[in-house]
Amino acid sequence: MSDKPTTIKEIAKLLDISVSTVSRALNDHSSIGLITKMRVKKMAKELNYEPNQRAIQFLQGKSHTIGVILPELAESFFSAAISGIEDIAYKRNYTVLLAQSHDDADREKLLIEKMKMQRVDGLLISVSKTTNTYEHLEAFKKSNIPIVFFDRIPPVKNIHFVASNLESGTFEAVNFLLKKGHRTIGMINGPTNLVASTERKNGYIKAMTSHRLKFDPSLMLNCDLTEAGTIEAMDNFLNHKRKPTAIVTFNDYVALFAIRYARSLNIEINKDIDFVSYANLPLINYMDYTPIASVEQFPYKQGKKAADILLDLINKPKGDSEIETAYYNVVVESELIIGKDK
Amino acid sequence: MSDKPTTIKEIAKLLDISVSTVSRALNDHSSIGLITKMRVKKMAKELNYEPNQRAIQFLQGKSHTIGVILPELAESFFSAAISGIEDIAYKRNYTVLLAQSHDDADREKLLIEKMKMQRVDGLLISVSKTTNTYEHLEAFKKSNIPIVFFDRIPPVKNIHFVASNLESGTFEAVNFLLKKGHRTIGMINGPTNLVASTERKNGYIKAMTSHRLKFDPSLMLNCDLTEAGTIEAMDNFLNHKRKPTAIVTFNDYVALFAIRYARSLNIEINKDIDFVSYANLPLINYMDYTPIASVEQFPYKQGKKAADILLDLINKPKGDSEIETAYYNVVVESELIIGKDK
DNA sequence: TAAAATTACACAAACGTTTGCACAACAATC
DNA sequence: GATTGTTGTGCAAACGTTTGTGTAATTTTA
Repeated sequence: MSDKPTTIKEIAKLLDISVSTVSRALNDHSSIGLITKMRVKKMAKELNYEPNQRAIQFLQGKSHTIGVILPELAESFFSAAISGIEDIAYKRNYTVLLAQSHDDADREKLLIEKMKMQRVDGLLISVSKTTNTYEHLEAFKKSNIPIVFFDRIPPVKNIHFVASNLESGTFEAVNFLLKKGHRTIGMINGPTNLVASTERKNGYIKAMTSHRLKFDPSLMLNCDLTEAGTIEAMDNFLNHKRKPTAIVTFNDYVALFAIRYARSLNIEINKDIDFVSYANLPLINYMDYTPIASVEQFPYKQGKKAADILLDLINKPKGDSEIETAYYNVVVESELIIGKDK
Repeated sequence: MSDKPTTIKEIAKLLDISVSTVSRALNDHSSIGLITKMRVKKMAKELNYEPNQRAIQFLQGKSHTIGVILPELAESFFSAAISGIEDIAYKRNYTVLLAQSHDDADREKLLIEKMKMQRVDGLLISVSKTTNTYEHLEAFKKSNIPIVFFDRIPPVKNIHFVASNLESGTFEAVNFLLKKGHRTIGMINGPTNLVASTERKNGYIKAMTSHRLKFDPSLMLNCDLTEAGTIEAMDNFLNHKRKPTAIVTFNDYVALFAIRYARSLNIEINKDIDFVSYANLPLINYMDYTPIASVEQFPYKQGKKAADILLDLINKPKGDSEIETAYYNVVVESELIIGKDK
């Protein structure tokens, strides 16, 4: 039946002592007598007293809350990430305010505004695909609230970020194929305007040149990542004068499309052609025809790392100008996972 | 360089007017002159003033925040749900405080406690598998904060909840198979202690009896949902005197295991045996050998619905005792999705 | 032209909690 | 027995904002 939550005042009045004494008693302050402490705590328990965090946060000017803005919560990469973020926040006694931008720059801007008004102690964000102005982010920085970028990093100087190194992952992947004896390795890459495509390309080239092989641009196709686009790329490869014996695909969806199409042409997967992909999808391991290896980006781990950095920034000793000007640029190495029994 | 955010006080001092005037001016109160309003708003903009929501929430005793506790954020069912929840919260101008229990009853209890201290205006929760005491939930109810249960509903009276009707979905699924001519339909069900297993069973039986067929208990196997358990169940079916021509599986993972095993025995999927499953996994549509139909539970829609109900409860007119005693028990109908080109 | 109504603002309390400071009571020290 | 030290408690300010009430100055009404 208790309508309003119990306050410290009520306890004070009932025990006929001052609120400050009650406050100190509950916080085990040394200057409060043992008897009083006991009395206060007993009464607090009886009345189901629970400190009003909003009041405390307001008073202390700290919300003990981090804001998290992600493009799409239903995407497995981001849901794994938020899981990691929440785990760290929980561990370090912070609270998570969550929002999704749906890859809409306007909504994102609004959300950032809201987070600021909510006085979050820090912000963790993976910017939307459509974001192309960055003033609101700069404004956020000016407000002295730490901000850590995650996975999708805006092209801005002097920021903290956590991202995966797709270049090294791709390098490993192509290297793996080269060591297996492949010499003609095709890549179905993404659109050229994505940083992710460039990183994959660079990793590919590095691996080839490290084996003293020349980079053949005709073996790297840019694809819109749709099924139709994938089939087109596959046709291109299959009719190529240098028909690839192995193919690296931009992501698991592309791998699926490619494998499905190849099978329809009676090509034996991982025999006629080896496939390697990037692990975006948790299910892929359960499937019949899967890539022989996969570049894992560890979104859960990345989320944890980003949250840890953000909380470190929040709790860093103030006024240390040396630290103030240092930026975390953490690259989580991606790793080539070679399928079991393959 | 602005260290602390601008306050209403500073604006007041700079303009040499009172804080109340500033507050009213910013809120377009009628009793403030036009000139003053303009001056205040201009100054507010110049100083990048943003109202301190924490202060307002504290003052008004409302946090405009809903707490969401889910077992596992990385699970696609829940990540789809949280996406729906966030969308509704955003639309209705609420903020989402997110936490995951990892199916740990103790952690869940602690999180509920925290949510209460954070003074969330309402709580949306899918209880953990290990939760078996419900006093903390009752305590939450007593605090007059509305609470809506989602998907995993505790066995408690007088609660609001949103869940999917697996019975009707299963009924539809089995009915679909019956209409296709199947008469021997096997079911790989889950453990008997799950409500979800019972619902599936009931739907199965209903469909059979509605076709004047007797329920054969030997065609319904309980399985621990692992790959080994699934294979065991499949062996059982394949050696059964009434070998099923169609099989309903508890979830997509079980379907995958079963289909993979069947294929290894050169059984033609959806020809020798038709499979029907439940849509937990987004990827299933992209696969080669998939169930011919799937019971969709619409987690995104369910999340939206649950959030809408919670916000309705939060904003319902007070003191209306008739409404106070009414409980939302919303069952979102699951739906049989029949695979394309099948 | 005096009374009434309107306009435009200021004052102060309130929300729940923490915390610096003051101060009383008592014990210990010289 | 005066001084210092210790222990336990209360007072009041502060955080940023909203809002009820008070009150001048101005305008309208009779």
